[in-house]
Amino acid sequence: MKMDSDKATLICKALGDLNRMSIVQILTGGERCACELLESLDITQPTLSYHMKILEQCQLVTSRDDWRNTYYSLDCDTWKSFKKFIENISCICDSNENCSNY
Amino acid sequence: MKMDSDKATLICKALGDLNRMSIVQILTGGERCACELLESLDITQPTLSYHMKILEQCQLVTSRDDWRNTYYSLDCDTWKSFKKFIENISCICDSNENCSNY
DNA sequence: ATATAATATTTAAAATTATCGATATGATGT
DNA sequence: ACATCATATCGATAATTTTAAATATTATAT
Repeated sequence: MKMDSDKATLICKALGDLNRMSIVQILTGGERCACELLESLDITQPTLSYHMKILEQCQLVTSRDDWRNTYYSLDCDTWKSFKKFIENISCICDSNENCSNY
Repeated sequence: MKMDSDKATLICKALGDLNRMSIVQILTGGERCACELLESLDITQPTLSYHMKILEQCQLVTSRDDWRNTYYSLDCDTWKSFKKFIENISCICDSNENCSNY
């Protein structure tokens, strides 16, 4: 999984919405079906579907159809790469203990 | 510096634009004046000013007026908190070595 | 005081995004 | 085959975001 700046920007954009940020945080606890997410979120079913599509398109989330429901979960590989990308953006202070901007 | 979900979402939104992501990456190398950023970015001066305002509003960036120029730099405190926020969102696989989603 | 240089603000337009009602799709159960 | 349930797509609208030209502001130099 290569995480270039374009991809990281897309992921940030996906996370830059309160509903989608909430979804990601819920999925931290493991996979959830659309119906469960819907109950947590005060949005309609088409809106949830729209947000899930955005999360899937940037590969933050994967889905799995099981019996009656669609289950979503965080894509750990993408998430790990994204974390690393963010981790690698370092403020100048990180390597300067006398930095005033801290 | 408290980094709640709302604030982190704002920062993600700020980073969810290629121009602003580029600006943040440039500032990784230390402070830059608007004029320098402008040269790197293929946007007009008002557009740069607009983006800088967004970056300042979420406190990702601070500014300092020096002689003729305005110098921008990453706000290390905010950046550190944001990194920690992202770091703390963990995929289920992080604690499960047999996780299929990896 | 006036001119210049750097950055910010205003305004308006274009583009994109978020939302929801209605409808479609696809799977399951009868 | 038909009804039902869960999710996706369509179509329309409202809201937000991005952009740049024009103008304003603020500091410095003459």
